[in-house]
Amino acid sequence: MVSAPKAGTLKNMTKIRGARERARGEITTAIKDEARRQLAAEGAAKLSLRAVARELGMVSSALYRYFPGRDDLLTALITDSYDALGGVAEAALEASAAQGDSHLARWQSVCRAVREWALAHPHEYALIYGSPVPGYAAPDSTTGPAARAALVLITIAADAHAAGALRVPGTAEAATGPAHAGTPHVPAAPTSVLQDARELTERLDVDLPAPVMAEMAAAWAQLFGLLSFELFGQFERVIEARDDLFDHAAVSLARGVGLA
Amino acid sequence: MVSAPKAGTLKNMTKIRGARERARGEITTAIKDEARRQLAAEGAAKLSLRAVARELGMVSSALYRYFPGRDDLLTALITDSYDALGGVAEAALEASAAQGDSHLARWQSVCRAVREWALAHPHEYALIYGSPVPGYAAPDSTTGPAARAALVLITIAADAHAAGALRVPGTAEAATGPAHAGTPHVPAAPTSVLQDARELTERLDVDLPAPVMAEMAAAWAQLFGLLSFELFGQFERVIEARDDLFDHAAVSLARGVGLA
DNA sequence: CAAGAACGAGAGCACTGCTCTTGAAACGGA
DNA sequence: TCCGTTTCAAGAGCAGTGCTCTCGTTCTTG
Repeated sequence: MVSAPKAGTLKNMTKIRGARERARGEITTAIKDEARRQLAAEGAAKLSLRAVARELGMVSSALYRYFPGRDDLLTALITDSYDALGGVAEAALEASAAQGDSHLARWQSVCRAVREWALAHPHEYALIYGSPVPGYAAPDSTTGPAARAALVLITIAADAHAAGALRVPGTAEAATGPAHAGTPHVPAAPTSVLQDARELTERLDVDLPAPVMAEMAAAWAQLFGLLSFELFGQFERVIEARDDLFDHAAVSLARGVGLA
Repeated sequence: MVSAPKAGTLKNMTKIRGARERARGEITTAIKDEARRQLAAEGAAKLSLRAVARELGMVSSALYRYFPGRDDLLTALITDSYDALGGVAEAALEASAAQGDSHLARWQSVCRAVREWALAHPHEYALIYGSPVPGYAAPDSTTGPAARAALVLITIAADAHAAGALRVPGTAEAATGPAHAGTPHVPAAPTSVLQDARELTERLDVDLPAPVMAEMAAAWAQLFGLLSFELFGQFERVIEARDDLFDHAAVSLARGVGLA
């Protein structure tokens, strides 16, 4: 009835003559952008399909042509966030490596980049590393992007290992440096964990001793413990020098995986 | 007509008004119990005031006599959860100490107790250590219970320090053990963090060197990084031997704060 | 060019948190 | 014992939500 003059309501970003598929893609990203905006403004719990549609000048039911439901919209945002974080981490490593930084310095700049992204996008961080939504189970499509950022740190360790600059936990140091004192001896993880670590190195196709990979998994989780405490307010009125604490902990973790 | 009768009632209100007050208390805990049930069943996001009221055989509006709103109910659940976790940690320490365990063994059994509570009450864990609800800001009333569990680990470190069994980060070990090799030298945190740590020891009135307290803050956060990764599914299809990884990481963290 | 898929609009369902009003209890001073 | 005050459960109602269904229209494709 009245729909003819309404063609331009979508900010006429989609011209009538444009291919349907392209319009679909543009509208899809427009929806995600608006959803991300609301996410940053109010948090995931207050993300409303109707509000997104309203802001986009369309009716709520029309949104279901693009996303089967609210949870699917969230899933899309989650994978996007994983990808954004992974991209940031990769860029940081690339920049640091191009600068000729040491492996430890690369580790630290990747950690810093991750933290900066998290501080800049707290709600997206909460989306991927906070409590999962009600009955939501992350589909397998998210595991790939989720591993991207972790893979960056793993790559640093693998590079260090290839360069012979990695101390492997569980081995009494004897070869390279001065063995008199001060070089910490890190005990290796139990064999069950080492088994998981071995499978992980195979799956990721990376050349890294299992004890290192095991420490890496723990370090990765611990890193996000620090971030979550900071972002979720657990350090409020407790730790003020959060940048310094994070940096300090980051090099401690690097030492834990045998780096430097 | 102003406040004449109020003077008397305010004085001994808990004694005189017995039945009403007690009924109120019972209904309040009944509401919280039912809310906790729904929390465990469906998650915080699906916690519905109306459903709680329905299950309790009352009308939704009646619930507002006991809690000003949904968020206040959540707040009550949060403080309860903090208290439960704190109680579990304290009980674990007490049992371990009574058993004559070493400081490191006490640390480990407290860590295990925390993890077991978290695994048994994942939704309550998510409530206190997951992403915060929309615009919700934890009131100051939660900081006390929140610190309880952390204080248990701090106490262990303080006891070890009093017994002279604590290695302080930043100091080159020389006194007790064989100094030839293997005793790790942990660098101290930057001074800004040490300053925060010093204030923290004063506020908590505990005798602990600032470097240790700084490592303690980091270790506390990192511990929950491991827990969150496990509970929020980040270790799914990555690490299967999660018990062993946690135990291994727990003693690593203990070493980080100078314990054993 | 016409069949059919994709689409936007709208009405509607069941549900939510929350407010306001009403009438009935319980309470405590007289 | 009586009566005003306070507390409470109930109900109606408002605005908002996710989601489904139907209805014409529009674009695409055989």
